[in-house]
Amino acid sequence: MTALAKPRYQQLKDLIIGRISNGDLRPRDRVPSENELVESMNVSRMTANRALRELTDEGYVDRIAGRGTFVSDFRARSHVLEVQNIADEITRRGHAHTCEVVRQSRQHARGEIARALDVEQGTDVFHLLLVHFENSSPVQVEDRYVVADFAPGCIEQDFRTVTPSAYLTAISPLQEAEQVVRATLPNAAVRQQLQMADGEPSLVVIRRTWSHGRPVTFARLHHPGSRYELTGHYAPPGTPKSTTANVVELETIER
Amino acid sequence: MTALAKPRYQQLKDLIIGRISNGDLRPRDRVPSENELVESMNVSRMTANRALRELTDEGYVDRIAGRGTFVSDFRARSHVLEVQNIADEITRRGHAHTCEVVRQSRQHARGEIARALDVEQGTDVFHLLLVHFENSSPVQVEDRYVVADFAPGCIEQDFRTVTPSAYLTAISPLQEAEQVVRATLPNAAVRQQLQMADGEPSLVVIRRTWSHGRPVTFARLHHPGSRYELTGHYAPPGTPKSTTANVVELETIER
DNA sequence: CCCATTAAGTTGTATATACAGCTTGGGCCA
DNA sequence: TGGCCCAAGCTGTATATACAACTTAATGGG
Repeated sequence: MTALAKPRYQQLKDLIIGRISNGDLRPRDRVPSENELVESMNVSRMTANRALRELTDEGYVDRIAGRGTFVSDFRARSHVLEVQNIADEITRRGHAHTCEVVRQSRQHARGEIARALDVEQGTDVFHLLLVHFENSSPVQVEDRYVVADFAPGCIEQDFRTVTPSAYLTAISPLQEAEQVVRATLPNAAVRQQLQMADGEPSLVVIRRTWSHGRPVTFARLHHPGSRYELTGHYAPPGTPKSTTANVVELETIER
Repeated sequence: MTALAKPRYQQLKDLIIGRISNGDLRPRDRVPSENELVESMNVSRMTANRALRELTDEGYVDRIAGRGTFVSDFRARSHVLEVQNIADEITRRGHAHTCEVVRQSRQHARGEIARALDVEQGTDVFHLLLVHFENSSPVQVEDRYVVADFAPGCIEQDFRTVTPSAYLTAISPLQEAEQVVRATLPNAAVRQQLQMADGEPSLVVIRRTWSHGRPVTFARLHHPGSRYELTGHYAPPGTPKSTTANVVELETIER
């Protein structure tokens, strides 16, 4: 049972992705040029070119002819992140985003939370309960649990200025996400926090996010059904990036 | 103002995508091999290889070492389609799918419908109103409009056996989609068709789909909030296809 | 008739080479 | 000083070549 050798261009890709993941290479940092890889890695330039070109297609790096290759901003790199940050979506449409922290505590994971995060019952997690406002109108209740090991500084972070998703992606790239969307009738607490009418449905997004192969956060995002919707745009791969987002863009849009 | 020439590998890709789009090459058909492209198109084999390899990454074709290159099945080719067909999702989880045709008529597009399909007021469209059942329980009301030019046979198709999305994708690949998800209280007609309790919210998916750059269909899909949810899984690009769906998989899941 | 071998065709990868176009910075000249 | 030009380095593309691995069909021997 010999370990089957990966192709060399894949080894190069893995190497560079590894340096990005472990923080050795940070967003906007310069990645070794093709000729540097030729010398240091003992490959031909075409092989180095293929590795860097595929990393470009996959959103890990950006290349500028004449300048070099640079690690992408996290924002541009992963559609997983596109899907996350309500603060950016609000400011993008020119509105003011504010956030109220209702709860920020350390707990022991039990039941559903422990299962969702794939940790032992009783493992330390942080519990965040935030209300996001768009122009002083509440638009999202964020009920989030974070594995304590992953983000030890979570308990002292001021989430009024930096959203949890921005904070978490700064710690380590979020690499995989699972999302469930439901239409429900909210309980009294959520209804009051979102200033919803009696009987008004809410759109709930339940999201688990992985980093380095392990779930690190689990969130329930409640939105008022009368004021919010989720929009997505799907373009086939190969569509020029300038025209559309690479893969999928999901955002909450006022209507 | 000289037209700037595209790279040759891109010309090859466009050529093959064109032959797939116009029906010259159909799913499972054999695509010219690299060496055939070398001879007929006067390019080097590496250039042909790049074109076919990128078409593989983009899901247009599948390649098998030793056999050749073949046009992908529509199902595997586009995540846009992954997102469409409720019948497949139901049968995939081992349940029985049936469909009741409430309305199947030709109309003149007015107001919202004409705007959504980007056609003149009064243009001919087909209107379909279907109820989809999972094991005799109604799970989706499909209220769909189709541009008549695009699918002239729409009026006589039996949609109890072939869903509209399957029928439409067989006519021409659906290349782009826009989707909006809302939580609403359904009107009486929908509530009755989905056998929903009073005050129960519904999850509504509103979807427009493009083919060859033009909107061809517009659908409102109503689901009972108590019985249905939308799930999505997001994996970073570059993840092996065997592990996860290429890009995004959205499906309705019973709970 | 059956099976093994072989040959041809295909994809997958890797290398060496070449030229075009872009960006930056340094040096030169007026 | 100010502006221009050029060289160096980078990416983007294209070609020719080579070898490995896989698939299929033909071939031939038992």
